[in-house]
Amino acid sequence: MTEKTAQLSKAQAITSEVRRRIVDREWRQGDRIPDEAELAVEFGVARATVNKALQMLAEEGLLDRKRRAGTHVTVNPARKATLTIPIVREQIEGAGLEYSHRVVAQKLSPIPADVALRMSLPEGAELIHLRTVHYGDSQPFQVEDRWINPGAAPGVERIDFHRINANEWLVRNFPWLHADMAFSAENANARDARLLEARQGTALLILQRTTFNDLGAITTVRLAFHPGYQLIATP
Amino acid sequence: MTEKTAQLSKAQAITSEVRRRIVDREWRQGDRIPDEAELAVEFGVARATVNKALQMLAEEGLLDRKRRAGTHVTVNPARKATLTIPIVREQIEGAGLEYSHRVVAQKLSPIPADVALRMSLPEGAELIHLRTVHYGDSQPFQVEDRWINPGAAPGVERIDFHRINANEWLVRNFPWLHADMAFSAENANARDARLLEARQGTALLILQRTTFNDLGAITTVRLAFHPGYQLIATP
DNA sequence: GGCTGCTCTATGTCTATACTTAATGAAACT
DNA sequence: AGTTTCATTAAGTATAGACATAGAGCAGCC
Repeated sequence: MTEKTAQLSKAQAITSEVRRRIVDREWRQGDRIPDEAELAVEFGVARATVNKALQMLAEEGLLDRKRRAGTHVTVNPARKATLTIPIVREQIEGAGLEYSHRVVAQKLSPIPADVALRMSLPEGAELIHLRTVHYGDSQPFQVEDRWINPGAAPGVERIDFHRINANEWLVRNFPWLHADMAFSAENANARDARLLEARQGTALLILQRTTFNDLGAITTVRLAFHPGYQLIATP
Repeated sequence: MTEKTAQLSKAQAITSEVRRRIVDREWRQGDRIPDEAELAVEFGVARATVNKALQMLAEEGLLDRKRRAGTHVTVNPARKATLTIPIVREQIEGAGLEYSHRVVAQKLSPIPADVALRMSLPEGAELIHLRTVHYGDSQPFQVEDRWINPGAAPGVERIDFHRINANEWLVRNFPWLHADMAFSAENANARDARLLEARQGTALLILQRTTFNDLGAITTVRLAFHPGYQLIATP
């Protein structure tokens, strides 16, 4: 009968202990906590180890650290949440469903003003416009409306996205340096409703994302999730 | 005329250089990259510094690292996005608007089944139920529907939330250990519509969050944002 | 073939030490 | 009082060295 010890590193152990002291209010919001050297002595580790632990908590938003001023418990912790934006296919298959997708449209078109703005490209530039529906067990899961810039993703003109999912092809071939991302809610328009097999006007969760590499904007995409979809974020 | 050098640490400099090599496809998806020792020699730094840099990129999702197997460029990078959930007041004031809030209801009530489930509490337990509207320059910004568990947040019974915003009071007095968070879209119901001064049925971005400390669930809240609200995430 | 156990390697983690740097608070100077 | 200067302090970063450990791949066994 072996103990199922969680096997924490020393740094992680210190993080949890400090977190516990904050949650149990031994160290109150605004308090200055002992400095790294003192904690190193208390926990019997090197200062570098304490430093690593406290930096993790600072990133988490629980601690405020400043040179010379010391480390304080954040007064109004604006905690951070991480969301992993998975590949649609993996997301669907991960839920135990069978993935399929259908390309509704793929053609070269002049971009409208809002897309030009998001991608920092001249209005009227010709980009590849794609409209795709992603299915899980033949239920519509997500509608994708995407513009791809061949200037930043050379070779894209020759790809047939009926065979390869655009998201995956791009992600595998053109890693990005920077991205803009925004979530919002929209009432399903006629096209969304038709493609998602939902009633027009239904509230849909929308993710709008634009990615850039050193050649400029690669792609911008509007993802409309099926009604009722919940996006889970982990703290 | 001093150079406005970005003042990167060595570890950060290595991160950007490695990121550049990936984006410029000198190192392709799936490739194995040189090991820490080799990179340490190449960049003229200690192995610990390379380790720190590569760990950052691994957290970002660009690299896959395994003992003995080495470091590979991720094939399907499921990149992560961070969202900072700010205090409403700070968010509104940060936009240059004047913050105010109105408590629509504050009373002890038995919790309905869905709330009991989310908070892992017995159905029918009596919690504090709060309904609040937050305004920016007297435009409704967000509607808050919150349940607070006095069992995990002792003292809450005696607080008058007309004077202090519940979110801030909780955040300042009861830091949490764990949280569940989900985003979704809902059509405004009659109450949402009235409180947000919007049309019934309008799509609203909803954030549902439950926080826990070592005594159990502290609070669960459903935040409905005003129509058109965009939540920005940073990669 | 298929399984077992060993070996060796690349990453994971920690330590002790050192130097750098922001910024505080006080002293010195208008 | 208001301002500038400056020493001091705590965090930030880097280093060389060490040991731990997962796990890929091989060898040998049935």
